[in-house]
Order: sequence, then structure tokens, then C-alpha cells
Amino acid sequence: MPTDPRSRLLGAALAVLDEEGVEGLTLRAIARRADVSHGAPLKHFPHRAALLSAVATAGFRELNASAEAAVRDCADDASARARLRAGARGYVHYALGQPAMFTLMFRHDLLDPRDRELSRVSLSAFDELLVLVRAAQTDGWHPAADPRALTGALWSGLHGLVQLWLWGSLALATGAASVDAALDALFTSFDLKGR
Amino acid sequence: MPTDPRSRLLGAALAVLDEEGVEGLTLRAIARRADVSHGAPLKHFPHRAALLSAVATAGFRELNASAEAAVRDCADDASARARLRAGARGYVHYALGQPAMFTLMFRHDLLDPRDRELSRVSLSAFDELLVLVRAAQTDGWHPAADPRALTGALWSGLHGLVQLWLWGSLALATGAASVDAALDALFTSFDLKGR
DNA sequence: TGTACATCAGTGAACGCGCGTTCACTGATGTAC
DNA sequence: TGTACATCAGTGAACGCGCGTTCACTGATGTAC
Repeated sequence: MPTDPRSRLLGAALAVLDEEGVEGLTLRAIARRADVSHGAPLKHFPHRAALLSAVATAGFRELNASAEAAVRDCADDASARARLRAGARGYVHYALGQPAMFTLMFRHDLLDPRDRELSRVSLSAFDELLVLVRAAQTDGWHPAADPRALTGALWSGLHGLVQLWLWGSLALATGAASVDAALDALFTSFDLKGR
Repeated sequence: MPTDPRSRLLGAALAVLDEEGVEGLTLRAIARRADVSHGAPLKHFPHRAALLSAVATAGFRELNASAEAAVRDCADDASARARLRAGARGYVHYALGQPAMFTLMFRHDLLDPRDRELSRVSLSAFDELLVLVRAAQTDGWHPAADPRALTGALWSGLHGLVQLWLWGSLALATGAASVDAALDALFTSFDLKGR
């Protein structure tokens, strides 16, 4: 249990987010959860957006960690494509396991656009994917494509997949039984299967 | 100028959405814009979510129309792939031309989940894409793939592309100069270029 | 060892706000007989 | 041609709410000399 008040507030916000969703994430609800008066949070964050940005920053870190862990869990002799697939799967599974957090992370109307740490850590999700893409390219996957553009395309696919799945539209429209089935279809379209 | 009050309210909501964004779309703001008292909207819509759902329904119709128009504008001898690309481009261009509307259309926390017409019309965007995909498949594009799954993958890519582009992340991370460049990269990844 | 001052974390009352929704009511228009 | 009733669109006061933020203030703890 963290003892410094900033971390305690962040922990309380995480709990509120998990239980009440993004809509419930008010300064007053966070204060109630942290067992402090409703004015206390503003002693540690200049405004609501700053607190929510700190929460989203933690979310991006977890997202990155989830993708990294999925790659690390690959067999040692796994191909570059298999590693990329694993990273992508880690991304998607984190998002679906923490839907409220994922929603917050992309509700930029609630976040502080000048938060440097948030920008940094959200871009590092991209960079992580980029490394995996580059490795797959040297292994023969879309070798001629621009790595950043290719990573952007894959990221778009993953992000859209999560959004539409969370919304229920994708399951309804495609009849896919699980996200993994939908993700598999995405991999096939990207010619990312096999090896 | 429509004379029936329901349409007038819808028109007012469209104007508010365009100028103030999703956040500004309150019943009272819509009433002000329509030059009626703040209670009037509830004479025509049972609650706020119903009104916003009607607005989103109109948005989906425009989105579909934009994609259809883009396909119709293709040369008569255009290949099935070219038509699919055109439809996809129409989808993306509508979204970027009406960012507030697009945001609303996928803010399901603001919409009425029981609105039948909204469900219907939002799924017809998928069906439209499905027709184009099927045609491209008979033309040799991913011929073995399940059409619905393939359409879902493409839809995910388009949707994610728009979201990330609107958020600014995609331009920042990939260095893409325009959405069209990003969209081109997506097409390449899907092996949807040429012919 | 004592004194003065600064910082930190937090309190709780208050401000001002806009919101969705309810309610009793008003006129105007349409319809049945 | 007149009368009674129903429907429609809208008014405007009011309710009750939770919100972010401000403000003056309180103790406890740390630090300099």
C-alpha cells in the first residue's frame, strides 16, 4: 500500500474507474474513495484533467507491459511474425480486460493535452510495436513497406478492432465468436499468419 | 427549411454539434438553438439519449451516402478493388469532415441502446462494405477468406485509422503527411492496391 | 535545547453553474356529431 | 352552423442534483540558527 498521497489518490481513481466507469471518475468520487475531503485531490493535482491524465498514463504503461509480457512469453525459437502477433494479442487483451481504462486513455476531451509524460508513454506503445514490425519485415513480411507506415496501419487495425468489439458492433456484424477469431481475421488480412 | 418540430430540433442539434462539439449537445443548448423553451424538446423525444440517437442515425445515413457516392463516382471500368478502395476512402473522408458527428456516433454512452433504427442503419454501413468486399474477392482479393471476417478486419482498420488520426497520434507517430497517405499504407497492408 | 519559521496534507463551508426532467398550464388547430 | 372535446406544440417556473474550484483555516512535521 503506497503511503504518499498522490499514489493513494491514483489508486482510488483506479478503483473508481474500474467500478463506475469513466463517467464516475469525478474528483469528488475519487476523494470519497480515498477517504479524504473533496478538496484534497486538488492539493496534489492542479485540476481534474491532470489527475485523469496521470491515471491514463498508468494505463498506457500497463498496456505496454501487457504487450511486452506477451512477447516475452513466446518460445525462444518463435518467428518474428509470431512475436508480432503475440504483441498485438497482448495489446488487444489488455484493452478488453480493462475496458474502462482503455476508454479513458482515448477520451482526449478528459485529458490534459499538455501532459508530457502521457504523450511520451502513449507514443512508446507505438515504438514497441515498431520494433516488432521491423523484425518481421527483415523476416520477409511486407519487406518493401515503410516501417512506420506499416506499424501505423497495424495499430489502426488493432485499435479499431478493440473499439468495435467493445461496442459490440463487430461481433454482431461479423458473427465472430471471440475477439481472438476477429484478431485472427485481421492477421490473415495483413498476411501475418504462418511461419 | 423543415416545418415539423422534430426535424427543426434535429437541425438545431446538428448545428450545435458542429459548432460546440459533442460536449455542447445538451437539451437546453439544442432548445436555445431551435428558439424554443428548454422543455420543448422533451415533447418530441422521451429523453436526451433518444434525441442524440436520432442525430447519430442521421450521421450514419450520411456516412453511408458518402461511401456510396464515392463508389458511384468511380469510372465504369474501375476494378472491384478500386471500388472497394473508393468506398473506404468515402468512409474515412466523411468521418474526418464531420469529426464531432463521428465522435457522437461511437459515443454509445450517450445513445439509446434500444434505438432500433440506429442499430439498423449502423449495421448497414457494414453491409455496404461487405458487398464491395465480396466483389473484390471474386476478383481474386483474399479469395479464400470468410467475407464477413474480412470485412470486419477492414472495417476495424478504417475505424481505427480515423480514431487515431483524429486524436493526432497517427500523424505524430508515423509522420504521415495526410490521411490519404495513412489510408494508402493501410491498403498496402491489406494487399488492396493495384489492378 | 529552544525558538522561529516554512512546508505539507488536509478540512469543510461556500460559490456559481448548468443540467435533465417534471409539472401545471395555455392557445391554437383539428374532428365528431 | 354550432358545440364539445381531443390533440398538438409549446411555455416557464421549479426541483434536485453533483460538479469543479476557491478560500480561509488547522495541525503536524521538518528545518535553520
